[in-house]
Amino acid sequence: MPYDPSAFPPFAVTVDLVVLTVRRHSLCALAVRRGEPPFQGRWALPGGFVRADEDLAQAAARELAEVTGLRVHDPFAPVQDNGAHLEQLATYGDPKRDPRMRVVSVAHLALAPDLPAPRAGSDAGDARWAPVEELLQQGGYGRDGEPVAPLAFDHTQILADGVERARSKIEYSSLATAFCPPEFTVGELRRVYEAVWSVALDPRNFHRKVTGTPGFLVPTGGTTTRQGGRPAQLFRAGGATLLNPPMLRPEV
Amino acid sequence: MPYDPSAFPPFAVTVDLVVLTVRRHSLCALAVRRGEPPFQGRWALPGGFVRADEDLAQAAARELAEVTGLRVHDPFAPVQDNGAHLEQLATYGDPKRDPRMRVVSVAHLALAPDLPAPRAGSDAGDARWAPVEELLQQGGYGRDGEPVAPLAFDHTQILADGVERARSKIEYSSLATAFCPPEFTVGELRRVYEAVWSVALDPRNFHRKVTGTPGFLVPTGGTTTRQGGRPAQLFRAGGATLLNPPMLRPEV
DNA sequence: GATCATAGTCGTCTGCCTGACGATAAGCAC
DNA sequence: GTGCTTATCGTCAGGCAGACGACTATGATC
Repeated sequence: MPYDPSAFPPFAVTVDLVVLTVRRHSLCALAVRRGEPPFQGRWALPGGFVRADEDLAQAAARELAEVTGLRVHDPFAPVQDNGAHLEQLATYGDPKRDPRMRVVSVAHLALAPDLPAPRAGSDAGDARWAPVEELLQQGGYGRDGEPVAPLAFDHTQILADGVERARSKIEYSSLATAFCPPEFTVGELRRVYEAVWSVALDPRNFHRKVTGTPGFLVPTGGTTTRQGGRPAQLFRAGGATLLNPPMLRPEV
Repeated sequence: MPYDPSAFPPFAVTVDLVVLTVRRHSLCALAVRRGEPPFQGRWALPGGFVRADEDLAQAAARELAEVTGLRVHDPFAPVQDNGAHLEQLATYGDPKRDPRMRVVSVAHLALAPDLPAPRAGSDAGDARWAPVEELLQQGGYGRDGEPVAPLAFDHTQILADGVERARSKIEYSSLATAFCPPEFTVGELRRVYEAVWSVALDPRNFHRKVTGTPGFLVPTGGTTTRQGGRPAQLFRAGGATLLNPPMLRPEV
């Protein structure tokens, strides 16, 4: 097949972001309100077009910075700089997913520590952190009794896939530390797991597991009483990225 | 940002396929020889443009059928029809990955039982199964002493990612059965694991593990002596897709 | 037909890890 | 000090995996 520009249809390529964090003991995702059609006024995941000279990861990092102000961790520098973890999630290309034209969206998953407040993006009228259960229940009623409209486009599916990725990935990787500030206690890390998995974990077994896994946690020497009760040791994330054996997610 | 067709650059979108199978005790991938520039004469992964009215998964299934004649398993019908397993792998969009124009490729991973011979695709001059180590070692020398040229484009990276996905996924899923014919023995399944992981497994512990995992294997009642030695029971894949606890991959 | 090689299948034992849970430590509020 | 909270250490039993012995049932070879 010789090179013939008319031989293939043109596509628009976007990146959409599933940005997750843990706030008030529940897993939350960043949603922006759409300012223009289609789906005007509905909530959606942040995202935008990939520019002509941009890599996909660059585009995702740029979008993330625009909406949250977060920078992305250098994956080869496991030092905590309050940046976020960013990875490609999946690509969505149903011909009808955008009524305007043929759009292929490369979704990315970002995990961030709890942030003060979402920064309203330049082109997004409004932005907020919302519990993922609230965003995923389509056509139901939110905690305040208001009817909940499903997310725009196929973003409910994208969000569900991102949440599932995060839930499974903290089992066998040290990624849960991406939800924590640079220094954190074992209890704080445990509450991350509990929020992401929506389960209760035994504090004693959890402590034994995470402190016994080489390279997972590095004590910084400090202690804190942020949570009340007996002061807890502070840790940073160690260099290990894969947990072997993994954390076990209790069944239901 | 109002809808403005000039606001985004046009992309070409392709699907590329990492098609894996196990032949002669080694993990092999399907490679096609490129008939035209760029990279004319070099080996590459099979792939092609996504059509205007096609979903990404449809495009991948069509490409797979064109090159191998394989149909794809209905994921909700775990019956063995000698079809292949197909899943999205990742998307590659470096601005310079194709010298002709901006191409975003949505790579897919296909796992297939051993096939008689690759069917030379309509637009691919030649096709072959090659051991993945041979395809992944760039610029070295193959088993026949011939110099080995690296795969075209970024296909070496895509293949490496696909192989890694397959290697990790057979740990915690029943996907290894996708490499087997509809009916197979425990020994044949073990040889799949050994080929994919490049390790030797204890036949007795392996047998205990796979037959003891509920829903993994279903005995068909028949036996076979395909491999010589004592006749072995035949099994089909059971309904279970997730293995809990997982198969453990020996280190190194 | 006896013997051997090959592959399959069943058991045993030991060590490690996990879940359940008791006990103690060290802060804060009153 | 009392009570409450959270952190941390220990103990114990059950389950599972690795190492490996033993036996079974074929085909190949003598």
